[in-house]
Amino acid sequence: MPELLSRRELNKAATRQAITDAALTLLRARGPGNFTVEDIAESAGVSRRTFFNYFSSTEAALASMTHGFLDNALQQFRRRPTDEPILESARAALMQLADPMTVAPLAELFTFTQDNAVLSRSELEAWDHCTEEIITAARERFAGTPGAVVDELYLRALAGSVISCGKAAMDVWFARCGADLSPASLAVLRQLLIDAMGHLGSGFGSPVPAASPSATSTTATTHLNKERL
Amino acid sequence: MPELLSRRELNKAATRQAITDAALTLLRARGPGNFTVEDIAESAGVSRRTFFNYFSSTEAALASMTHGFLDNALQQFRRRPTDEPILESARAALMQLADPMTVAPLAELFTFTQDNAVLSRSELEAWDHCTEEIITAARERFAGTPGAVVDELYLRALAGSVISCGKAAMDVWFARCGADLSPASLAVLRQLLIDAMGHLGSGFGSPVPAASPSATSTTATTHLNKERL
DNA sequence: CATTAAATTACACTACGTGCAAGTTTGCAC
DNA sequence: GTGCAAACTTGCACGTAGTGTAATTTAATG
Repeated sequence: MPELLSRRELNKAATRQAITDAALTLLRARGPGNFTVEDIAESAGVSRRTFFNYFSSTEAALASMTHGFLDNALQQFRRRPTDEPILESARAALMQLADPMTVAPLAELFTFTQDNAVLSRSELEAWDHCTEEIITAARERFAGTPGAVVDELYLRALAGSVISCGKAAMDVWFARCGADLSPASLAVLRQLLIDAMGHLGSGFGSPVPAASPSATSTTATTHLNKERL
Repeated sequence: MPELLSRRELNKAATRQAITDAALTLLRARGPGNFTVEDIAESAGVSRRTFFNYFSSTEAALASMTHGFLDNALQQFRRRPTDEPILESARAALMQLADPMTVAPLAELFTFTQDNAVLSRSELEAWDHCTEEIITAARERFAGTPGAVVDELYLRALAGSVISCGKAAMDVWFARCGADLSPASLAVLRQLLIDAMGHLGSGFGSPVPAASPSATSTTATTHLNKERL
């Protein structure tokens, strides 16, 4: 009975999971900054030292969720057809994120990140890490078409902007809907992502998104105009 | 003889300066991570405790330079005419950064930031902080025209993208020219900033920038195509 | 079962960041 | 100047973060 994962790997995965679970539980119970690495380790049933064998800090443990979230987006991007306009690929990839299972952990993290400097710092790092990976993915994509010379500036400016738009959409969404994961709320997020990418695709010509076939766009945007962030 | 700054404020400014100077000197001498807060304090002639009265960490002390750099850009943005297209204002503001005095400290920091996780982390924070301030500035700008409703998504997506483009230009510039501050090198940076904003303004339609009146654009971009970052 | 490699653990040590209670300097009024 | 109050600096102590190391436990292999 040759299992796919050895017992070693299973144990490691379990330990890792136990640590992140414990961290999240403590975050929920006591709020950010009100618990130590030792608390997490004890709660996870491992030693303090073992914690550091898995994560370099409390924030890193929590940010692993954001990484999972963003890795998902990256995966979506990579499996888009190569001949598709790159902005459309990005849009499609971001769209997959407006999924209950996917955003749930991130939405909860947002609740605590809002008023905590240390946490938002590692969130920033996660988004930046994702940007670098998108740059790599996009570079490979363009390199695929033979003879084409890849413009690093174009790549980096594009990837950074796409991520910024995704981030902007999530920020506005969270300010608007909080951690609400209802279908209606997710529809808002989806529309925000579409609108943000629309702005990007049209060169931010006007605050009012260009007339699109979908009537929902204008409506959703109008609602959000009243928002204070 | 009523001085503009009281002795107290002068002393504080001097202490602050002494600390950042000491930090930079040590960074140059020993490289990132190879000196402690105590080293900086001693070198600046203050106590360890006083250091923490000014900065919350070594990185914060070094990042104060980046903050100065970005605050400069923000100032430039704010003093642009209100009726100017916002992307043009952003372009003009970024352009001011390609100035020897202004980029010098940042360029040097880049040298160390490249291969150091802790440093780049606080750099990220500085850029993010600047993004938030641009959002505020842009919001006030739009709120100036009465009756206009401000679209938070547009604001945040735009500000984030502009900053990303500025960052992309600086990254490529540094990869291309290192810490070179010669007129030729700065001209490259200026052109990169223009090109990046050009990509943004045209919705990233094509890796090759739209035909522009300036012939330099295409040339500079072509050179950079060979770049590996 | 024995051997080997990997993972966990305890321990020690340096450095970080902060609260607190001194001491010192500056500003201001008299 | 003298005195006083507020601001700034300093030393000390304390808890926590993160890392090196060596010993111990656990899993895989033959």
